[in-house]
Amino acid sequence: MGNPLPRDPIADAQRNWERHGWGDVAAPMAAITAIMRTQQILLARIEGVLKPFGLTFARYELLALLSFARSGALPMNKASALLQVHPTSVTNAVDRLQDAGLVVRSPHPTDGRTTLIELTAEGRTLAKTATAALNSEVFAQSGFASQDVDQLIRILGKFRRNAGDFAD
Amino acid sequence: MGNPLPRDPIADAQRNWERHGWGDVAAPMAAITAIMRTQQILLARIEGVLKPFGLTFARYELLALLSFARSGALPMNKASALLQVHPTSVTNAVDRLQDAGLVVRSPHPTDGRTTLIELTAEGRTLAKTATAALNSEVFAQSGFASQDVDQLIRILGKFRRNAGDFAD
DNA sequence: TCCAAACCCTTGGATGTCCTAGTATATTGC
DNA sequence: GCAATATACTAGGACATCCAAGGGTTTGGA
Repeated sequence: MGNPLPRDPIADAQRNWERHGWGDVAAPMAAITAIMRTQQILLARIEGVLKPFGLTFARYELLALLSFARSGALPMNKASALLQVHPTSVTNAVDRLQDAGLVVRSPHPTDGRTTLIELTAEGRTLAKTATAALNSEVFAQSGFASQDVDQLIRILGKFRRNAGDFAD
Repeated sequence: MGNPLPRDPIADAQRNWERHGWGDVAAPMAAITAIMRTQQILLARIEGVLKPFGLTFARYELLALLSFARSGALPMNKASALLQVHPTSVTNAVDRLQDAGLVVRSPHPTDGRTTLIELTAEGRTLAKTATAALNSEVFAQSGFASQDVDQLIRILGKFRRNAGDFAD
């Protein structure tokens, strides 16, 4: 997208907020904006690593989730809840994964409303390969110092709990 | 989208990573996944506040950026660089803001390639109103403790600099 | 028993993001 | 001065996300 800017645009925004008399919320504004931008950077890296496998992050997440399920299968509503995305997003991802032969839909044995997503052998293999790639090319070189990783997990975990993500 | 889960799905993922022998990257994986999820939560809150104004976050960001420009106008490529999004995303946002009468496109006085985006009076007013709403309904109740805000700004600022966002 | 309410998934529509390619204008180098 | 290169914006396409609405299945209370 571009070359480095001469100055941090988020720090500039924070100064603008202060200059306009919103100093009391300038710091949270900057923190939140930084989270948005960081997510964008990380997502781009992840998608770059997954692209050669024909995967996107959304599809990878579903594949990985299934690979950790004991039976290699999950109801769609369960996947939606665990991935914390809208059910239609799961429908979309499953459509594409199914077209790629990585998962199949099968009816739930006892509940006619429910559809199970099942990993195929190829799907399981690709999940393994893609995870290895992400581990070595993204997570192992995250760009966060070890103690910062701990801070992030602590701070964001607290935030997510307060936001109602989980009871725990 | 749903009720709280009984347990933190990201903590579960971290345990899964460790169980599979990827303990060395389990923590960064969890931190990165937490950032993705936090962004999703924050974006939903922000969009909820902006919706009554007929704005999305992308459009708001552009409007706010223009409102801080001395002249209330910026070249599109400048906006793209400062917002750190693809030029086509700016084109898209400007199209919609222009349809809403909040900005107008005008030719650059000396460079025929360049288009200036200019805030209208309505656009300037709406930027003010929307910012006030975000300040009071999102940033003032961010859900982050004050010292955590500082940590986030520090950690994510370092990350963004290393990622090449800015030189500074 | 039976019908209304709850639940599950999908379709269709709106937005946003990026990429690739194409058109127009500037700048550079010979 | 002119051709080659670089820059700016836009059009079209692929994906993802959400919301609203619709059709099928289950559940639960009268």
